[in-house]
Order: sequence, then structure tokens, then C-alpha cells
Amino acid sequence: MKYWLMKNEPEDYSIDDLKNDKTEPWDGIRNYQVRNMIRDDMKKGDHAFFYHSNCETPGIYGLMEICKESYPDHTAFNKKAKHYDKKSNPEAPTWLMVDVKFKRKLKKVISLTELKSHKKLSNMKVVQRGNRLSITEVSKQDWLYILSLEK
DNA sequence: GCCAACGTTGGC
DNA sequence: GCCAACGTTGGC
Repeated sequence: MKYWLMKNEPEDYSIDDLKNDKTEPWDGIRNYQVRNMIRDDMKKGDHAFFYHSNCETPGIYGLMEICKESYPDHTAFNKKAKHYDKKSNPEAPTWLMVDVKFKRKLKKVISLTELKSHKKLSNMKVVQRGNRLSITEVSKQDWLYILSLEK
């Protein structure tokens, strides 16, 4: 079982949207590193943090679970979709997505500022300068440590 | 809204 | 295959 941190802009889709929808395809991944990760390493039942990026308080807002392993991201073929990719061929899809299931919101938001203030978490990708991957793996140790900050 | 960091594109 | 130009991400 692995643990992940998945970023999204709340303006686009937030933890509250996921709470309403229960499950949702995590589409729009257009980065090869991230695609390879979800294709090769992400399994049904893995746990993930829902991270809000590009907003007033970037940070971890909730917990979710991977409920469907990677499959073609059809939004890549939709000219009207935000992340349409004209080079992607439906016969051999370049881009993949997984489905996520809402678990719960955190009792309190663990902001990026707070994450950065903990030396123990300095190995996390999300606190490192210049990190632009929208999905990163979180160690079990860090996962548990972050959950302990919720209290 | 600015801009640093980094990925991608494409000319050569 | 190099690398400059360009686009995107995302914190601030």
C-alpha cells in the first residue's frame, strides 16, 4: 500500500466537490513523470492527501482513496476539454487517469507553511523548491506524522 | 499579478 | 542532440 499527495486547484475542483460527488476521475494529468507514476505505482486501495494548490492557503485539506487504477483519460481527445491534447491518439492513449474516492476532510487544514515548519517533513517533495509534479509519493512515516498534526 | 523553476518544443 | 524560446505551475 502506497501513500500519495495529489494537488488540485480548488477553483477547479476542491475537497468539498469530492465530498459531494463521493468519487471522481482525476483527469487532466499531462506530465510524463506523473503519468508513469499512476500507471506503474498507483494501486487500488492506496491512500492520498487532497492538496489545494494555487489558492489563498495551499495545503492538505482531506483524505481520499484510489478506487480505480489507471485507464485512458478521454478528456485528452475532447477538443473542448481544458487539457485537450491534439497529439494524443485514441488508439494508443498517451494520458491516463485514476478514480478517487472521498474519505474525509481533515479536522484542520495542514497548510504548506505548517508542513515546511516541520524538519521531519523536509524530505517531502511538496515542500521542496521548484517542485511542480501534481502527484508525489508520501512515505508511510510522513503520512502518519502529518495525520498526527491534525489534533 | 509577478516571476522563478522547470518541462516541452522545435530549429539547426 | 543541443539549447533557446516558450508555456505552465504554483507560491507569494
